[in-house]
Amino acid sequence: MGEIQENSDEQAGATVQTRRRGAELERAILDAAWEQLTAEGYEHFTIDTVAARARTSKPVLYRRWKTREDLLRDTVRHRGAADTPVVPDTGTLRSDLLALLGQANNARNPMAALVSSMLGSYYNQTGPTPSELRETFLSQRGSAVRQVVDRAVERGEIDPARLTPRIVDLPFDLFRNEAMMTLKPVPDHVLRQIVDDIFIPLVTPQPPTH
Amino acid sequence: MGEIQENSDEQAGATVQTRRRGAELERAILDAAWEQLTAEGYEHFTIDTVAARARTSKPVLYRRWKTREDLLRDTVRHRGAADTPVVPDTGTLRSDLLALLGQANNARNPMAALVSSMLGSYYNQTGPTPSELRETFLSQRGSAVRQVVDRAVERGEIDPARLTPRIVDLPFDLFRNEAMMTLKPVPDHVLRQIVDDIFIPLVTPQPPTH
DNA sequence: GATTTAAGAAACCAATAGGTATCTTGACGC
DNA sequence: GCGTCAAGATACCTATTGGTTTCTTAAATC
Repeated sequence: MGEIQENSDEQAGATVQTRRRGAELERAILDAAWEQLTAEGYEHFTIDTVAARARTSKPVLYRRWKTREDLLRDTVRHRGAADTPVVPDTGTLRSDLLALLGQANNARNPMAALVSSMLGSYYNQTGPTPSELRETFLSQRGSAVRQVVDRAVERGEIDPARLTPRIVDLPFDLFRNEAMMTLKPVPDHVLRQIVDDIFIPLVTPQPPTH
Repeated sequence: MGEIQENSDEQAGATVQTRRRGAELERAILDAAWEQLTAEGYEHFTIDTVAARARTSKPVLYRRWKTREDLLRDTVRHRGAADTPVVPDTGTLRSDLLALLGQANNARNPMAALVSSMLGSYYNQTGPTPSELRETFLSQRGSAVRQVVDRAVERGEIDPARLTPRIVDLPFDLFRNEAMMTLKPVPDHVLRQIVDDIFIPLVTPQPPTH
């Protein structure tokens, strides 16, 4: 009882929705949890709402995660793992960076969800630490920039002497700040400003003015 | 009944706590509300906790603000108004900027509180809009940088041709990003990196290498 | 097909939230 | 000193939440 669709009937139009189990169910729950987080934020990231969105019930969640904070941790981890960025290789630093920034620029702001969670767990004593959440999410993005930048060094586009870690992080730091402050997709012209007016001038061997 | 201290007695050690009224009370509430926001975040910014922190009771708040969102709006406004930064004038761009960044670097992260509220009102339909909260808070900080930068232009420290609005915002954008991502006071050496390795090279007339 | 295991529905509990109503009492104007 | 008004305590209502329990039933295993 309670299944979504009639199941005994082999009627054509009926979705044969079966009861999910094990790993499949778990994946579905974590996907739903991430959806919930991006849609309504940490504040409404409750066991009830996640269960509803995953079309299952609370005990199913509690059998897997002791607390809501545990679920949060796994949700971010799950998404971080799924979200490996494609490292572009277009031949120029500029378009590589623009491609990378463009990828991060989805309609439903994943940064908002991440920072929302970080702040939540920052103010609450319990739960995952903010940096823990951060790491899972930002690590692979950082390494993507690193690869793009390394190739630019090989091509001679970049003066390696200027590449401090902070400068390597600059494009995504600025992107993230913009995404957080406006809570909207970052317009293309802003991405170009970040790359053309700030990052490239800082790292190119030949200074722009002379 | 219910007053904090005995009041009829003119005993020396006893705090003569009187009942606050009108504007005085309102200020006290808004201060307490801001404290609550920075201490425990948007999630725990509730009428009950604010009332408790202000040592008053819920009806007193509801007589002034119809909803919790109204109170939030006024709280941020109140603090934004109170928080006019001192514009330093040390004679060099570098130390002006470091002074300005240092000011923003309080122990209890006001950016966390602000972004926490922004995200809250972003995900909730109701309440003040994120940009509304942002404006009240960030406007005067921006103008402080502007003043410092203008003076540097007059002194010839800066090539005005390079001063796009985005570059003027760069120091505080990077500061804000750092504060948000680490949720700790930004260490001095990071402030110096922002100023010395990123901002100054971008705006000085004579390029660093060559 | 019988057994085991887990999914899911539903009801429940205690705590906390937003918001309101009632009543007492302190502060201020006169 | 007295009347008025607002501060503040308290209790209350309803909704939501974290978390648990119980029971039914579907799915995998043998």
